[in-house]
Amino acid sequence: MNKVLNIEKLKVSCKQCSLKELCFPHGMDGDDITKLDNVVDAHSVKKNDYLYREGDVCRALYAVRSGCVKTTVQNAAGDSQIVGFHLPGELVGFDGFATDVHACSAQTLETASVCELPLDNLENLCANIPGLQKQMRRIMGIEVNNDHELLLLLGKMNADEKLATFLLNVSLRMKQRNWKEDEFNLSMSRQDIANYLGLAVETVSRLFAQFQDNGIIKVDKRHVEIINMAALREIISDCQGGTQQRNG
Amino acid sequence: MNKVLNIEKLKVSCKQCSLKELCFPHGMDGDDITKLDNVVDAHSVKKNDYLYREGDVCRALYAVRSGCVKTTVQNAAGDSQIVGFHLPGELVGFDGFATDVHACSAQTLETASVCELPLDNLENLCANIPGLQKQMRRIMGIEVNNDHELLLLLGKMNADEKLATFLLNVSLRMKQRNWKEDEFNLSMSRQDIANYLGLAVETVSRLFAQFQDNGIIKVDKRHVEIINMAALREIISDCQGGTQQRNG
DNA sequence: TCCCATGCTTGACCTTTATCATACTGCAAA
DNA sequence: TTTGCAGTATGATAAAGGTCAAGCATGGGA
Repeated sequence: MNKVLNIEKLKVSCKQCSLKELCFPHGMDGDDITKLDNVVDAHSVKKNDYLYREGDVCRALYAVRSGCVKTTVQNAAGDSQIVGFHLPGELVGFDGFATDVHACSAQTLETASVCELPLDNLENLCANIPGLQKQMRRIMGIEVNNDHELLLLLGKMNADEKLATFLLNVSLRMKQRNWKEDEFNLSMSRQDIANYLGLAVETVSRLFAQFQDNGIIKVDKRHVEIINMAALREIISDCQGGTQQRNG
Repeated sequence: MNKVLNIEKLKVSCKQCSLKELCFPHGMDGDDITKLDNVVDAHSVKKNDYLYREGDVCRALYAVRSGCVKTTVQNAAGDSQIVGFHLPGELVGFDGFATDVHACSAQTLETASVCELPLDNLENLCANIPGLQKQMRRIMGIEVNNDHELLLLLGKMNADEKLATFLLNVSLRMKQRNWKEDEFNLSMSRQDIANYLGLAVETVSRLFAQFQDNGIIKVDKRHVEIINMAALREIISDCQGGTQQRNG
């Protein structure tokens, strides 16, 4: 439906990018970053456009510079599951590494700026920059661990624990970016949140209302203010008053 | 509780290992495999012993040679979720790449033989064997994609779809190993299956009974025979008679 | 400016699956 | 052999959350 990455290009320098520590954390000196600069291409991507779709040949990784990107898997029956919301500084595209064909689709939630890292260049770079290879492994390791956290959420948590976990996760990532950790605008719809958490939209809507009634958050559409961070944490760590879960 | 990897060692040769195509598929010639041989150490691991635990420093990858290994994540509340069952030829341990500390625990379901690939050796090897690095990325990509499939299962499928998917997945992996695809012994308990699929044990038990009643499988404790493979596939691809899912 | 589509909310109801209870099986230790 | 225990099975009940229905905002386009 939407075109893929054919909007205006804007050349960007990794060296002065405030997100470089998030893309390739504490791994590279100034010289190395210059090398990286040479292979990186930044694009602006319109809202709801795709970086790539399931089935596309995997030619590049994508670093989100601004905006938010969701990645989605689909099955034969037509169900689809959001497997990640990617904020500035995060890399997207590892789902293409297994077969050189993307197993996910990546779509922007709002107009975004995305750095494209062509894989063939990246491969050369890895050979020339000692440590970059290890960084890549580290970043893929983070991806694996994130997925595992989401598995735990989907498999073992009930609705309010899911939403509390989600809000705390967003809050943490805001903090990592030196934005407000207790007040932010969600870039995803209720529908997207519901899909991501394995819930119905209505349930998500009700939970937002409930959290607000309990004085834990203040919410107005996509604007969220966390009033009582501790209460959110308590929802998650609440072991049903000390009772063990059966399905654990 | 159980000791870690201190049983008898048995030196093994990758060259003559029937699983080498599964560990590092179509990537290496005879010479390369000799190099790999030199860094691989095979151990026998008793049933229920751990290869590593959450929090352990990540020093190695582990290739399952025989038996079955489950990997598990845990949260603060004490819930734990099985994120993978690993059959012979599969690599375990990528969960330690992000922080050099394992984020999962890996435990055998039965007495197993496991090849240990120390990471420092592997790193050298990657520098010396062109293509091995790419193989590593490919294998991590497979891990990511597997996790995504499980996310889809946990997020969007109902109980019978989950079990059908599970059985077909096991069947496929049996076939890949040139074992019978329609008759096998599960190495995991009902409890483990339930945990993995995000269900209660009772539900799993009931579904096995139901599938048997419908003539789809024959099951006796952990021995499973698939009678009607097509019916299993139908359970999954069944879009509720063409109706769209709401929570999709 | 109005209109329509999309997203969000809220209420009523119902289905799915978890939970609880109980019993059976088979292996392993005493 | 007996005993105990972990794993499995199955029925009854309940709760969580999905589904259906209806209404209210909101914002972009005519």
